[in-house]
Amino acid sequence: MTGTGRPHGFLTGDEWRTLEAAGRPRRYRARQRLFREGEPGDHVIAVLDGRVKVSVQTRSGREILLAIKEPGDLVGELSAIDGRPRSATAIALEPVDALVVTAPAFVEFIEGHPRIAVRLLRTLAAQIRDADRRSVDRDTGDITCRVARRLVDLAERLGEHRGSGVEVTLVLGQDDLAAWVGATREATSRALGRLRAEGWLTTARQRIVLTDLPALRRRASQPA
Amino acid sequence: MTGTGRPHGFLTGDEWRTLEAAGRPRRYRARQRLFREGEPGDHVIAVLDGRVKVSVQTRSGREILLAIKEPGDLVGELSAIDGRPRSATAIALEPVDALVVTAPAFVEFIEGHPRIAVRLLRTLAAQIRDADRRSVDRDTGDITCRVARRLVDLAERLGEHRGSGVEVTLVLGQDDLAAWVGATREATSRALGRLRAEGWLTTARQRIVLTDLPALRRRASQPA
DNA sequence: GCCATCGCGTGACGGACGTCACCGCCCCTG
DNA sequence: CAGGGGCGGTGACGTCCGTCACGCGATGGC
Repeated sequence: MTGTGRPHGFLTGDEWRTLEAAGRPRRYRARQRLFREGEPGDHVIAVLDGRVKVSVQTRSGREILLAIKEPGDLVGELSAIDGRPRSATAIALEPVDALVVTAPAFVEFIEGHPRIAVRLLRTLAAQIRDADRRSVDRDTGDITCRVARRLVDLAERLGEHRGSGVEVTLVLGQDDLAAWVGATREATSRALGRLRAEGWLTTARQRIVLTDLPALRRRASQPA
Repeated sequence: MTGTGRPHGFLTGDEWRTLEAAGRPRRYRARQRLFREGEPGDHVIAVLDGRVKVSVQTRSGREILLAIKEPGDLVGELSAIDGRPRSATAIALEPVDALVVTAPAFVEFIEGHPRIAVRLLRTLAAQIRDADRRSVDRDTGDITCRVARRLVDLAERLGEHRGSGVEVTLVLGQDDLAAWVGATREATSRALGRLRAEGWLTTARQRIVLTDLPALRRRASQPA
């Protein structure tokens, strides 16, 4: 889980080196907060290693997961771009190596490298597409369906093939998974229970093994 | 409702003139489709007058409203930026005057005007913030609450003060409003019924008059 | 090694909302 | 002007999920 070098991200090696010159390396402990919703956003964080969850809390205390940032991703770039306060809270899921760049330095970096601006545009475009897809997903199918969908997603992105099945080691607890699909922990647990009863997966602490991916995929796109 | 000149948008007068040179003016009829989800996105549309709704359909036929684009906004810029197919469908709500720019011309326009790229970054950042807020809103409060919230929003953005109340003339039907708050038309209609019963608003065909904005605002942020 | 804590599973219960069905009204069209 | 269709308002019914409550095993800190 430790870094193997420079992440794949949206920058080339050269560009990373330039950014590195402008930033200050920093390490965050697991579960440490990088910043909190409402704070002024005076810096951007480039993730080098480890994952970061970005979420907001509703007034009633429920958490809504907006994104999981991986090595190579930026966190907190919105505030640097538009100068408005942080719209969400970022928390390290694991120990995180990062590069902290002040907002002015970041803006300067962008303006000095037009091609990077275009790259950044693409990154933001992807985020918008992702957010829109989330809106749709949330309204499509019951919770079992949505859980299945998210698991298949996760498996494709970071699942490790393990014998006959695909193992998805969650850095998240089931309550984070719940926040992701827009449900309570209990409902999510029950959904996993149903999928487990079908024999399509097994569950353990922080670990879910998908034993029948095709079946899950089918269930994920079920009308009801 | 006809244009009073160049829209306020995110471009200065000079920049608009430059873009005009690169584009072709076009008029859309009310309810005409500008483009459809899944199509290749080979052009960007700058709205000069009239409003455009951007939405997607779930497999089960429900519609989800992602945005209402107003004069000065761009429609379809994502595809031009990342080259991927349209992620949503755009439909004119009223007669629309627009400027159609081919994707390559648009990209060239951006690359040739670095300050515009930064402006565009801000626009996209705003869209992300908006999408995130939608996610939260959808999970906060019952439907009555969400309807009230959306109405207050609308009133602030485009309501006209009319005597003692604020009149919101919807270009949308109640089913579009429903798609916006993430509910069925029936549920939305009932929610409006409850708010009407409290005496906070009156409803008519394509028109809602808010007679007690403070009360609505209170209801909009109610825990349950 | 022990005990508090955390993460997970599950039951009971109630309510809000989706679904289906029908109706009336107002606009628009021919 | 007469008919039809789009839009809005409601009722009945079922159900999925949120809420509250509890139990259990694994973990990790002391």
